[in-house]
Amino acid sequence: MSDSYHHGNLRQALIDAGIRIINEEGEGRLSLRKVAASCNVSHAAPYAHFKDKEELLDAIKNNVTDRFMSELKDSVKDSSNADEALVNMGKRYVDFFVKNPDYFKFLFSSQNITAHLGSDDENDYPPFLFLKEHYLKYLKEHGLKKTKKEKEIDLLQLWSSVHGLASIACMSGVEVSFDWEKEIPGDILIR
Amino acid sequence: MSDSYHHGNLRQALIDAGIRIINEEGEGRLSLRKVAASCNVSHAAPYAHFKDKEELLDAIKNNVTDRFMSELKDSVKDSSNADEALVNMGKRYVDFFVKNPDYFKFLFSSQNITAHLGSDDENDYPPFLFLKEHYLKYLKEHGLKKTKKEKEIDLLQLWSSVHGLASIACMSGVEVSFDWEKEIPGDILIR
DNA sequence: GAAAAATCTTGACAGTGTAAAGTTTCTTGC
DNA sequence: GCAAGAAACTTTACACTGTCAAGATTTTTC
Repeated sequence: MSDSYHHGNLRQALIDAGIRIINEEGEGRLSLRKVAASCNVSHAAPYAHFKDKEELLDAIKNNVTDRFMSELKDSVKDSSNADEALVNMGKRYVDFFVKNPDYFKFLFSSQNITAHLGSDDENDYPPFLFLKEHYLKYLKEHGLKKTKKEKEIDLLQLWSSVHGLASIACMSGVEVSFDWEKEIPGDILIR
Repeated sequence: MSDSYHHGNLRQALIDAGIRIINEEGEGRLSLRKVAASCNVSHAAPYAHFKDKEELLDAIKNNVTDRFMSELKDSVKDSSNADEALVNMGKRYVDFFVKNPDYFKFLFSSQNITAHLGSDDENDYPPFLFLKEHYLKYLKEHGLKKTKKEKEIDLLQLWSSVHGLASIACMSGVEVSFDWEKEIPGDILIR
């Protein structure tokens, strides 16, 4: 691997550079050419790895979503039951974006996630699937029987709460840093 | 007002054209030059009315927010009590963005709204102030006494629910069109 | 009715995304 | 081990973008 012409791992380098630029300057100031330059590569080099700018942006989104998912998974590690897991997950869901508001704007600036309340779909937005998984665990632990429609509404309400909280925290000046365990007990997340 | 050189009401025309373009092609495809051209005016003409592109975008946001507010106000007109008003408002809050998903992406694509849960601030995001107003009316009607902190959490939870629902509806493929009165009773909005 | 201000045009510049054609390196099949 | 082709990268080019400066035209002000 001579280090002159071929970069070696340009694809990942472009993604990393993109993330850094978004963190430092925001998505609005990210350009393909700037990303390329920051990898010491010509302005058209990215086209060997991505069809267009959007495809690079999608790759970055997947990368950020992976980090988000690993934090969510981490948050439920030391939960002794499903109630606790759901609260911990909600807490981390919001905290992640409060800590990185630019990620929220970036991830949800366009319709690029899919989710199905009723049917199962492996391709759904992973954080949503994770939430669903633990919600179902919650139902099982409590021996609750609910209709399909009831479950859908619960899930939507659950997701809306944390996602809305994250959105408001990132998009407005509102501070949402309070003691979750005390202020927002589990029974507000699940009616 | 000779109609050759001076437009007459270019400022508003630019805002209207901008809204039309956002609706038809999305914010990403809106350019100052396109807006100017669609008003039959040279590409630099907008600079007589707006400092830069962002200032035009802000004006458009205010305009869209005005429409949103007038729908919210309209939604509570025929409510016989505060409970009903809150449900109707929440319903309309979501419906407005479900009907115009591009408006949601546009309005909340950057941190451009402010809100204060505790203190009063006339400059807060009008829809938020409207929600707060009716929440306080709700407390009064039911003779409920709550601490400052409790009120803040209620408000945040209330706002998060509807805003999160709108966000998920606009950003994912999830359909959120169900019968609000039946599926999401008032007591889920206020714990 | 002249001076000043507001509005709009023209021309220019650097930065953008992306396509086409050419160059260099790597991989593959024999 | 080597030719052929694929992959990765550069160079060149073009249309489009936001913004600025200088000038033209109209309206307002006194």
